[in-house]
Amino acid sequence: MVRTPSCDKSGMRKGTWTPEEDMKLIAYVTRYGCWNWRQLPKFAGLARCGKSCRLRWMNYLRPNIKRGNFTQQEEECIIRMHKKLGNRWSAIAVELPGRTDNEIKNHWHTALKKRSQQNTLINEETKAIKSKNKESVHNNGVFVTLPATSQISDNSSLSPVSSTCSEFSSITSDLSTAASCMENLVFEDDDLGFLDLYNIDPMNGNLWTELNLDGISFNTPCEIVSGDTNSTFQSSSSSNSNTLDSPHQSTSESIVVNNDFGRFLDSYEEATVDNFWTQSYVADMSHVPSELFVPSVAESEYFTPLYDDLWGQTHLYHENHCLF
DNA sequence: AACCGTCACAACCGCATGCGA
DNA sequence: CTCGCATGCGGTTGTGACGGT
Repeated sequence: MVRTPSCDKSGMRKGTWTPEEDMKLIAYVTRYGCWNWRQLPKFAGLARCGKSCRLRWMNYLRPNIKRGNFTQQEEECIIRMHKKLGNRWSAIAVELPGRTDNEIKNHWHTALKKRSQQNTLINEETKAIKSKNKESVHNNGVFVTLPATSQISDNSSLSPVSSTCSEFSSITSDLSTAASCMENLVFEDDDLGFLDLYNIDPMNGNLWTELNLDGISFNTPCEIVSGDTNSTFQSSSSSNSNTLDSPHQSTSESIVVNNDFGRFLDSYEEATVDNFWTQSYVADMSHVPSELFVPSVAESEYFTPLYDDLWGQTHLYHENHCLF
C-alpha cells in the first residue's frame, strides 16, 4: 500500500515516510510553524524536499485530518460538488472539513467515479421512462402526476445497471435532497477534532505509539500558557532542568495568539507519550535568520492576523512567513 | 503455493498561480 | 513588465493488500 523508501541522486529521501520522519516533522511544525517549506527539512533534520514535507503535513499529519471511511453523506457531497465544480478537488475539500483534496481525489477515482457515471445513466433512464410513461398515459386518456422524487421501483427489466444500484437510491432519487441534507450537516471542526485520530484507538492504533518517540533528542520545552481566547506560548528554558540550549533560547520567544491555538497544542500534549511536549525536539536552526522565528512579545505588533483557515483559527504571519 | 488482476491510497511530478524585488 | 521563488493544485504513478483462479 505504501511506497518503498528510496533515494534520488541528490540524496533526498523519497517514498514512504517513516514514523521517525513523521515525528520530526510534527515536532518541528508544531513548534516552529511552516515558515518556509523549502528550508524546513534542513532545519528539521529531514532528508526530504520541502514539497514532500508540505505534502506529508497537509495530507496526513496536519491536525483535524479525518481518517477512515467516507460516510454516505460525505460521498453524496463529493458527487454533488464534483457535478458542480468538476475536478477542483481543493474546492470540493472545502466542503468536507477534515478531508484533504488528495483523499477526496483518490476516493473519487476508486469508488465514486463509477457511481456518478451510473447515477447519470440512471437519471437519464428515469427521465426516459417518465416521458415514456407520460406519453403512454396521455395516449390512454389518463393523466398521472409523478412526484418529483419518484423512483422506478422495479426497473429490473429496464437496465442491468439500475437493477443493481439500489444502494444509490438516495442519490438517484433526488440530488437536491442530498444537497440540503449536506447543508444541514454539522462537522466537528473544533481544534480538538483531530484527537479522534491521535487518541488511542484499539482498532486503528495510536499515532503516538506508532511514532516511536523514544530516542528523540530533546531540548528546552515550548511552554504553552492558555488564556480564554488568547494563548501565549514561549520558550521556557529557565523553567526546566534541561541544560541544552534551544535554537531560540537566546531570545524571549513568546507570541500572543489571537485564537484558541493553545488548545490545539494542549491536545497534542494530552495525546503524547511521556515527555514529548515537555521536552522539545531539537532542530538545527542555526542558519535560520532570527526574524523568522517566533518573535518575542515586543515584536508581536509585527504580526497581523490574516485569515481564518480550515482549522477555523486565525494564523499569524510575520511578513510573509506563516508561523502557524 | 504461485500467479494474476484489481483496488486503495500515499506520494511524486509538472504546471499554474501569487507575490515581492 | 519581467524574473525568480514559494506554494498550491490536479494528474499520474508506484506499491502493498487482497481475492480469485
